[in-house]
Amino acid sequence: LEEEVGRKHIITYEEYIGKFQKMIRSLGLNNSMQREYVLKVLFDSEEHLSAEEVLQRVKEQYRVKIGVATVYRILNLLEDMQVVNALSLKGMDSMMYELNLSQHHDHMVCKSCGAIAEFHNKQIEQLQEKVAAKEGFTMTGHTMVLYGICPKCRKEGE
Amino acid sequence: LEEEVGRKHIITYEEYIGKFQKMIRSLGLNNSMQREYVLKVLFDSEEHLSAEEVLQRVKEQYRVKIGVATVYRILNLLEDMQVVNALSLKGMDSMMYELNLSQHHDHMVCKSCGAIAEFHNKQIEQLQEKVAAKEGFTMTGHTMVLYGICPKCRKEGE
DNA sequence: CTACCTGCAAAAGGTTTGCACCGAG
DNA sequence: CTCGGTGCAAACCTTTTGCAGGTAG
Repeated sequence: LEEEVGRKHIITYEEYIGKFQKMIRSLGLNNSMQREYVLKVLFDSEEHLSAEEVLQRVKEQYRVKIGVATVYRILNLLEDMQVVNALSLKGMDSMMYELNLSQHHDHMVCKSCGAIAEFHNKQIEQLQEKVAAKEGFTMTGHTMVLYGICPKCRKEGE
Repeated sequence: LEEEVGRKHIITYEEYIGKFQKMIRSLGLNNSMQREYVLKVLFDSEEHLSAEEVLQRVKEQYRVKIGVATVYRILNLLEDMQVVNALSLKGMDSMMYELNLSQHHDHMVCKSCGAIAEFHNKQIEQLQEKVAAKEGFTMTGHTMVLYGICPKCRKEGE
């Protein structure tokens, strides 16, 4: 049985990091090993990660000296650059981060095992715009998380 | 010009606190002045309040000895009893609380002034159920917050 | 009386900040 | 060489917890 090596993306990490380097340079900032490692860890991860988890993975996988503060500084920077999404989920006491690679999507979380599924529903998004317009708001974004029990946990509960 | 005295509800505070007293007794718990004051402050408030704000209002309006810990304990209890809703909003670093009086609703927040509007859209809720079902989830709840610029702030920005 | 509830202060846990040093370009 | 980036530790803030004393029923 082949070991799972991580999320498969349309783009390779090399291509991705190349784009990132250009992006960060265009902002007058420097690249750094720590920034690349954080990106790599997020790129390879199947799951959404907390800052602490990102820190642990970078330390384990790259044996580099890195502290929590740096991870937070990097994640905040990446969020400002819209390179990562930060989500706050009920029951979790820290932010969870994911790479903003694919199209926009929302999340569905299993209250039992914490599994996170992603979905995108164009109709809902259109209705959100409609609701906002009715209230006179110019909508700039939204957060939507559905909570429930995933198929696996439901079966186990029987 | 008549002074605004607070949110008008279908139910009076007296009726409401009566119901609450029965509810809390049926759980084998006691009522207390602090619990009533927290409820009163939430009942009277037009806005969503943080724990700290609830604390301040109780202290100002009732000159009673009360500490942060108590407010948090009460708010958590009320949340478990589904008497209040707690919401976590982007840009705010603490939970915001509201009385769970009216029908279920979601929120729309102005990124500029922080104003919160409430809305309810049955179509969206139905679509959420549909999405959950498609993924095999049994949905138990959701959070949805729309972010944008409210009419007032948009005008001021022109 | 006897739980339950509260105030206070200390602790916890996540995130940010100050500062001196390090490293990328 | 010159900023920007980082590590470390301390600071911050919200929320929780332990404990002794207070209160509702």
